[in-house]
Amino acid sequence: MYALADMNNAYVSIERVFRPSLEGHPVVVLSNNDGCCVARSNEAKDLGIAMGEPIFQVRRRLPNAGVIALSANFTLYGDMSNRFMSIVSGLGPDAEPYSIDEIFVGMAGVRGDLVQRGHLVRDRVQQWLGIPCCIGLAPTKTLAKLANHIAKTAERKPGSYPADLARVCNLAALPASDLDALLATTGLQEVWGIGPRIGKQLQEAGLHSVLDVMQLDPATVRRRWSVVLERTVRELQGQPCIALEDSPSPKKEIACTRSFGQVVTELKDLEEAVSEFVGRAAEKLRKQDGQAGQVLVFIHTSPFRKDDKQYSRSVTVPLRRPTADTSVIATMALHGLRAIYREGFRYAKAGVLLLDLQDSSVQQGELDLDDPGADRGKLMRAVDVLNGRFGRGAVQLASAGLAGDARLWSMRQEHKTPNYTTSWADLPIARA
DNA sequence: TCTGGGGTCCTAGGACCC
DNA sequence: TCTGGGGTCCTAGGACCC
Repeated sequence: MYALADMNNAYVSIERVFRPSLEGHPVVVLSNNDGCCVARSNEAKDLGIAMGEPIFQVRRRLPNAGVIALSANFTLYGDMSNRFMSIVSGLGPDAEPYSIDEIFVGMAGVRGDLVQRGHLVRDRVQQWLGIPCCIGLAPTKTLAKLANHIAKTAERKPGSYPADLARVCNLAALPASDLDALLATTGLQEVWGIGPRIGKQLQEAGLHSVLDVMQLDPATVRRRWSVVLERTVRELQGQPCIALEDSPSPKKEIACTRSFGQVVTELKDLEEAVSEFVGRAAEKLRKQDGQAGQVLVFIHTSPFRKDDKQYSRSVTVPLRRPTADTSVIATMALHGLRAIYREGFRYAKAGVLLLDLQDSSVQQGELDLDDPGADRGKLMRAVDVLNGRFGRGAVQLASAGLAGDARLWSMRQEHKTPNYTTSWADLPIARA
């Protein structure tokens, strides 16, 4: 059994804890650059404001609706999120924070009335934090997400679902026929793992409700779509395919990307931005005790400005060895940037991704040719001694190609005579 | 005029190896 | 003229999530 607890309208609810005067008004929280609505109060949702809708469009569409827009305060949200997680963890033995406002709880071995227990925790979050949340319970994570959706919708839109499912909903407690009836009235786009693209394809195949998708044959789904969707179907059928991740695994990539406050055209400005992004990303990298093997840099123009010439390019630069050193990474990132920069474009965004991450305890030993402290003379002498003892080519630069391979550029000497006097192998033999 | 940021996983195709 | 089979690794792109 799994539980999924999720704050209602997270960022807006958090802002309201500290500014109760926001209650009752349509409130939205904006993305960076104050661009898009990333959280909406119920009043804002009722006005038809969509997730991700640009605020300037909202203002144009609803000039007199009294929409209050706040810039995002991620420091505050992060801290409130931690408090939320620690309270909800009390629901069961294992917990997996899934996003800033959501947490899965493994309920293995928990006895008693789970719905009652859910209400207890929900009320505790309300009382201790002042934030409303809902809890979904089910045998798989995908069904728990769905149960959470039903709990929320039943609370927000009375009549949409049975009233006793509001706030806390346990799908496992329902008789199979009731469950089917419930899923038949739920649109398939509500399923975790079905996005707009796959959703459209399913609709075109004549499927519309969660029940329709649940009744598909997994093998057919795999053939026609993918293993990903197959897993989703199996999870809907009650077969757990997605396990709880009880310990947070280290990131496999770390990004820092930003849209610019205003249009950028000069290389100099992009260089500054990229240097800054590397600094932030490398700091995150060091925080997880990691090192990066590659750095990716990208720049692009604004796809929204249809009249602008468009340009979008990225480059991945390998680092000579894994590192978390800001200046080393920045040097390589800037090399990459200069290689992809083109004059005459109005750039809107740039970013840096650190890739090929590994733990900093993993160290590849190497002969450090670039270490200024190394005695290069000694190294070169050793090379000469080795080549002298074992023959020319025993030690050489890898960039010169391997001596054993066919090197097209090496000189042709098909008719050369042996090195009679300098090579033991070529020593002439005198016979009587 | 103004349109976010940070992730994960899977797949297909190319390069390469024996 | 005739040109295999099995495998790995890497990358780009697609799709999804919040």
